Formats: sequence, structure tokens, C-alpha cells
Amino acid sequence: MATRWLTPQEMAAWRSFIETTGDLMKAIEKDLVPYGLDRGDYQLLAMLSEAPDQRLRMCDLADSLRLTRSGLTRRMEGVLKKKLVARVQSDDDGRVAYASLTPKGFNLLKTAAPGHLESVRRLMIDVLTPTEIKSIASAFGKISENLSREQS
Amino acid sequence: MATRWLTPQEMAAWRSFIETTGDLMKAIEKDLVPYGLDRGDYQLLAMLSEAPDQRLRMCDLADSLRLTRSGLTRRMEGVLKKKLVARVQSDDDGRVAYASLTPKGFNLLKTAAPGHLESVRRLMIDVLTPTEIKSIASAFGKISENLSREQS
DNA sequence: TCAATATAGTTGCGAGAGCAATCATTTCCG
DNA sequence: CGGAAATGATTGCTCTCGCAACTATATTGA
Repeated sequence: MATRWLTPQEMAAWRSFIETTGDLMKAIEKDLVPYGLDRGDYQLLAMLSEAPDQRLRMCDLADSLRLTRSGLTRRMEGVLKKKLVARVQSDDDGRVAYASLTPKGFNLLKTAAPGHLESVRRLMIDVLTPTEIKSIASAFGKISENLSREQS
Repeated sequence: MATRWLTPQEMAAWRSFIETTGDLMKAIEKDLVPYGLDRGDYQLLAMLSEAPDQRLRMCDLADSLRLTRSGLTRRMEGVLKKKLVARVQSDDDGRVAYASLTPKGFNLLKTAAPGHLESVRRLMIDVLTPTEIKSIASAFGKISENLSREQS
């Protein structure tokens, strides 16, 4: 099969995307340091805060954070020690443990969220035109859909 | 200062971007496994292949790969062992070591590149409209510029 | 000139996370 | 019912990479 090379425009999109994404993430993460959180912790707390009863089964939480179950077990150690999340054994199913957002965790998230969103604005949203913002939303939505189709 | 929350469109862009980027990278990386490379190795080889004389000083290579000097030292262990890259001491400056692409490394890169670009097409480029591609190029270009301005 | 500083690279250590193996529990079906 | 398979979570091991400390060389300026 002949290789279909990328056009200059396509290459420019790909390059600017991979070269920038890591830097952007690092910069956003740096702004979370004052709150004693890293991006993983923030996303974990955010995910729990949006869940019914602010808690999720470990394996569901792992899936939504794109972690393996073992990866989540390790990350939980940190937030458990900081008492931001509690571990609750299920009554119904002896295998299941819930990760449950504590009031302390919820408060910290509420404290950190404005600064975090401010970072997202400053470093990404505010430098883009509405068209670019719309395109990014639709583009990554399509990429994501396509990826799910691939896996299945 | 009042928090400037994100509009639904802005939030959609941000969310789809962070939720998808990791998955996309993992999928692209998976396609490199048959060649015995991971994304870090591939980018290292690609960077060297584009450099004058296909070699770079360690610290320049580290910068362009967004690694610390120590991180690069470690990553070099792998490609050195595989003889894809050679380590060359500088004559002019006793502190400097060059990472130099070997013929074997260059051949492997030439072998892997079509498949890699095919992945990029299949997983990203081909699912997007030309407008989206253009927007991504300009958007991440601006984000990158803005980041450089921040650091300085 | 030559001591202070800067630059290049490596090393010890620790954090984050994946894989494979393991254990406990639950579900499925013969 | 009861054994096999599936599911949920943890642990041991390993890999990658950053930080801080260190070594070696080069540059600078008093």
C-alpha cells in the first residue's frame, strides 16, 4: 500500500498539536501546585464531584481517569492520606470498593477550581478565536468517536 | 477577581481535548510496537534525522524533546543499546557529547515512518475536515506562542 | 592569571503508572 | 448444587522521568 504522506497543512496541524500539548499540560499543572494538587488528583476529585453521591466504584473511576485498576490503587494512596477521598466498602458486593469524596476534598476542589479554570482560560481559551474553539471541540469529539470505533 | 467561568462551548473544547489527547497518543504509540519503538524513541530518531549531520548535542536534543538532561540520559540508554544512536564526544568542547543517528537507526526510522504517518492519518487527520485541520494548526500555534511569552 | 561562575552531562533517589500474578467474591451454567 | 469463569481490587516488579547533587570542562572578569 502506498504511503499517503501528510500535506504541509496536515503536518503543521499534527506538529503543532504534539509539540504543544505537553507544554500546555505542564503549565496548567504548575498552576495547581499552590493547592497541593497535581493534575491527576484534580481530575480524580473533579470526577468524583460530578458523580451521584460524589462517589464511584474504583474500577469505574479508573476507566474515566484512563488509569488501570492498579494505577488507580496507587493514586488513591495519596488522596486517602490527605483525607480528600475516603474508601468505602460496598454492602451489596464484597468485591467492590467505592472512592468517596470527603467534605475536605470537596472544599479543596471548590477552592482550586477557579484558579484552574483561570489557567485554562489564560493558557488556551483566551488565545483562540471562537471558530478555533468550535473546531477543537468538534475535532476532538470526532477523534474520540473514531477511537472508540477502533477499539471495538 | 471574579472567576470567569467557561461557556459551554469553551468547556466542550477543553473537555474533548483533555479527554481525547491521551487516548490518541496511546493508540498511535501502540502502532509503533511492531517496530520495537515507543513514541519517545521515535521522536528522538525523528529529531536527529532532521538535524545537520543527523546529530545533536545532548542538551539541545533534550530541549527539543521536552526532556530534562537527566531524562534524556536515561532514554539514550535504550537507543544506544539498540545501536540506533551513537554517542560521540566533541573535540572542541570536552563537556559536550553528541547523539548521532546511526545507519541502523536511520533505516529503522525510514521503515517505521510510513506506518506511523498512516496511524496519524487514520486516527486523526482523516476524520477531520480541512477547516478543523487548519484550526488545529493555528490554535496550537497560538497556544505555543503564548506559552513561550509566559515563560520569558 | 586564576578564582568564581556557568554549562554539559551523569547519578542516586523517589514518584507515577502499567503488566502479570494473586486473592476474594460473585455469577453463570451443567 | 457446585465447579468454572468473570469481576474487582491489590501487590510485586519494572520502566520512565524529574529533582537535586555531583563531576568535569569552559568562560568570565577582577
